[in-house]
Amino acid sequence: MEKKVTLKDIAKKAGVSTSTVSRVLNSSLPVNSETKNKIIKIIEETGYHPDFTARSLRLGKSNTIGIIIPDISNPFFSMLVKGADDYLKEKNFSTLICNSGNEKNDEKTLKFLIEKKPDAVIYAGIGNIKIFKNVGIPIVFTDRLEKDENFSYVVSNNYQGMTDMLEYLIKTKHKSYVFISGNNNIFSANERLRAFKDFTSTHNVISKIIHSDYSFDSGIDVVNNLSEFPDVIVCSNDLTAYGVIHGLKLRNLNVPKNLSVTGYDDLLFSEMLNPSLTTVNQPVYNMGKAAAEIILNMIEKNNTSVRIFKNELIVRNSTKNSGG
Amino acid sequence: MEKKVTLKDIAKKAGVSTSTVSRVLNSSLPVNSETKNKIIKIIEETGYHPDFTARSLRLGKSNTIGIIIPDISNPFFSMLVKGADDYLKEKNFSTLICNSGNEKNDEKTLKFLIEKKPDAVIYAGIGNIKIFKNVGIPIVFTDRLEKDENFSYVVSNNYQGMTDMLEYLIKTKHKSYVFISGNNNIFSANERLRAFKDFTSTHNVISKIIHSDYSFDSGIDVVNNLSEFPDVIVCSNDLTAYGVIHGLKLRNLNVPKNLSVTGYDDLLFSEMLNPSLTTVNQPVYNMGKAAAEIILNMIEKNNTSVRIFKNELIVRNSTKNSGG
DNA sequence: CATATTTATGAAATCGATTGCATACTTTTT
DNA sequence: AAAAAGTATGCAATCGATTTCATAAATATG
Repeated sequence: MEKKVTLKDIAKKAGVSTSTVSRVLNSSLPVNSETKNKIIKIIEETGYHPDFTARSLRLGKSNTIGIIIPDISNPFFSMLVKGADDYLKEKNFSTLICNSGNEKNDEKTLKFLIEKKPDAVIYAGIGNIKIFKNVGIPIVFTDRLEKDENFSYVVSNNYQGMTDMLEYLIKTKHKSYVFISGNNNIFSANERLRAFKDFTSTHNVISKIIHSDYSFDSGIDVVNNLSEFPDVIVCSNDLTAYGVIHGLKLRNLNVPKNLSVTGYDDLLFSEMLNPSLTTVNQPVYNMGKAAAEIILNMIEKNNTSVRIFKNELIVRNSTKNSGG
Repeated sequence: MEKKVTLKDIAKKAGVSTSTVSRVLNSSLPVNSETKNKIIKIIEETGYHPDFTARSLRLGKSNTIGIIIPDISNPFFSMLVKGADDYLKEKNFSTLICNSGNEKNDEKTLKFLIEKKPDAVIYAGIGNIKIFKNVGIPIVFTDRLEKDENFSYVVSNNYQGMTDMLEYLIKTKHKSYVFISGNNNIFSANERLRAFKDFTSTHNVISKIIHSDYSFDSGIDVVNNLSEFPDVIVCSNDLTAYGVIHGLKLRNLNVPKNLSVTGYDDLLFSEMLNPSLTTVNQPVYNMGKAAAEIILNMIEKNNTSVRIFKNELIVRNSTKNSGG
């Protein structure tokens, strides 16, 4: 274990003060070019790297963005993180990812994160907005929209996406609908449900709403408890749709011959499924990237913003296309 | 934006020195219980949190573990991270996750990470081991095994897992094999290939090896280039198997009626696939957790270790079971 | 050539916490 | 009652970098 090389060591070796070395490192003030080259050479030879904690302490900022997500193993969140992380890395920021587990842990997770003094936080959870009241650094929320103008928001247009899906379904002659809703404290789930309610109130169709929780198993359960089947089961997310398709298979029903099934999210696997899933694509990666862009902007210029992404209907093979 | 509360502020309010407050915070030395309570009360009132960077600077450690993975959106890695992160959080460590993108970036990513002074690093990439020579902090490698005893390793027994799979296939009367291998610089891929080679040299079967890259698309490609089909296509990972099944479907071949397909990894989605995938389960979550355990042990006791997990054959519906 | 300006550099304070050493006050021991 | 041991606390150095202020040397200006 070699000893750590510090600024002081470099200064001594070069026969200058630490100030001068620091100036070379940060190009903060001009330094005689001969001296400069000498210092640069020594830095390279010794493999010196500035100490991050010391620098952070002095500057009062860490060049680190915290990200809080409920579950990193959920493809939606890992893709969101990837989008943010790729962008931040490019801008020389690093990412402190905190996996909270569930919203009950979010306040604790936030405190834990704040102690690490990130310059800002991207929050992808559903915890109460109150816990962010006094954190004193920029916050951007993803996949939810609140009225508080102290924060920024990145969302996608869930209402429009679900509406597009339903318009497609009615155009392809689907007359009866079962809608499986997601957790009712989640913004996106509520928006998708709202789209469905508006749809049924303006179209002459048979419909039924089942409240659920976005999980694979819930899809299976719903199918098991259904006595008669509609033309289409509209799921609030892909995972539930996978469950529904699985459940239907167990009951020997063919998708889409006997009935159609749709999802929402367009996870990587929805294309690989058999039948491949008709769903709505959310640009999750780009949403993560946008969150990162916004947060850097907030740090620099202290201004908040709202960014809304479009959702795109992806027609595949889990829906019957009866003309249209 | 309120001003930051520091140790000094607390000390002044309590009419004591910063040393005393620090002693209360860390229980490092006894403090008069009256004084102690007074300090605790003030700390609570002001919502004071010790400054992480200052503490790290002074103590020379950050209570942070770095994790380098090639791709966070790959379920294998996100599950690994989750396993490690859950455990580390419990032990009051935080996790600095770096998504390198690919192995060419690994050296750069490592440097970037090291600047943040993590106490140790969990590495899940395939970059050259040389880059870890002089980092001066504990390193644990996951999913690979090297001879260097300065590091720790968490692997699963890929050779055994693939052997179990092949033994099952021969028992269920599969006579001809196409083996799709993964990237040849990846430890696990090599082990799985080695198992296949040993198998074919000791069993009287027809076999063919195709070198590939673990991707979904490569599975499709292989099927498209195949002129005659074996009894089973043995894939080195699940993703490729998904591609193979997809490709076979496009050619109107039924799995498992016309031929069997197997995977490796047992991703969450392999169960949901149609047909559900016969594969080998790796305890990824537990491997991540083990990596975290080992790394904390290395930090404390400075001893390295190797941990090998068993892989478990999971028989589902993508293989024909012809007696046995 | 004296003065003003620019350029290059160093000394020392600073960020916020921890800790070795010193010290003052109690309490115990002989 | 003097010496020894124990308890509670403060002072000041320290971690490694950045930056303000001061100053010396070099150059420009009139």
